[in-house]
Amino acid sequence: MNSPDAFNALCPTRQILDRIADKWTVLLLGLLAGRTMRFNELRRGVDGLSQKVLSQTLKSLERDGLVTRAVYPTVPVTVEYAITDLGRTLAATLEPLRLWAESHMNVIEQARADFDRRQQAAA
Amino acid sequence: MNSPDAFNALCPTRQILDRIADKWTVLLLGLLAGRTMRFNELRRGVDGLSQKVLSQTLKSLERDGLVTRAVYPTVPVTVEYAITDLGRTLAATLEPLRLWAESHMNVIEQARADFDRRQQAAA
DNA sequence: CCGAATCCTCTGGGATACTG
DNA sequence: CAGTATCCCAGAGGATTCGG
Repeated sequence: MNSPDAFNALCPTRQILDRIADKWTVLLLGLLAGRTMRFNELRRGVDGLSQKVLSQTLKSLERDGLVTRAVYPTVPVTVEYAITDLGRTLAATLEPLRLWAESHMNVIEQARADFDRRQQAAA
Repeated sequence: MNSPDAFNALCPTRQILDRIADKWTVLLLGLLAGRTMRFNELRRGVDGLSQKVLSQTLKSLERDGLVTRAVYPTVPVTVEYAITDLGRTLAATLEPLRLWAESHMNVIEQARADFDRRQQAAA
């Protein structure tokens, strides 16, 4: 068996990287790392995430063994999503990413402003 | 000033997260963290990355202050991309993500097979 | 060699409506 | 409440061509 290599387009790792390097995955696993949550709870927790995409993303996460889906036959039905042990290891890897974005927001915006000004000056 | 919050769609952090949580960013910064590289060198280094998308991604990375672009007036022209100090901090954050994908490839594929088999059984 | 520009395709994802 | 189904469109991105 050849070693996993994300730089190779044909390696399954590439596909996995594409899935997990996704803003919705980062945010959803960030929430679920805290506690088990219901569908609409997650929807409200992640602003701008449509119901369709939430549904798709959760199904992918469940398929990959990162979250579990539990249905309780109440009326109306209750569905709870919980993070798995595997998902928790990924969440731990993704959290620094969100924190980096939040802590470097100002630096990035400054860099963008500088870049745009230089472009403007060149034109 | 209100605190950065990636869960809020209107926060600039959201946009930044969207840009950095990207497979091409992960792979390109992973390469550039090792050494300065030229355009076609990067193109060859990341399999499946088209010239157009590479060009776009590099421009974004440069605008965000994560890489620098140096042009040398040789014939033909030489263009070198180097990671910045800021980019290096991000690369350090992204590397675990690529490693996670590579080291959990088998577990994920197993989970997917199990899931698909359960779906099949239910149908 | 390093791109910019053009064209064209395809699909991610929004809006809406309907079920169990 | 928690989805699935349908329609629809903007925009991502591949292929190709051209320029510095």
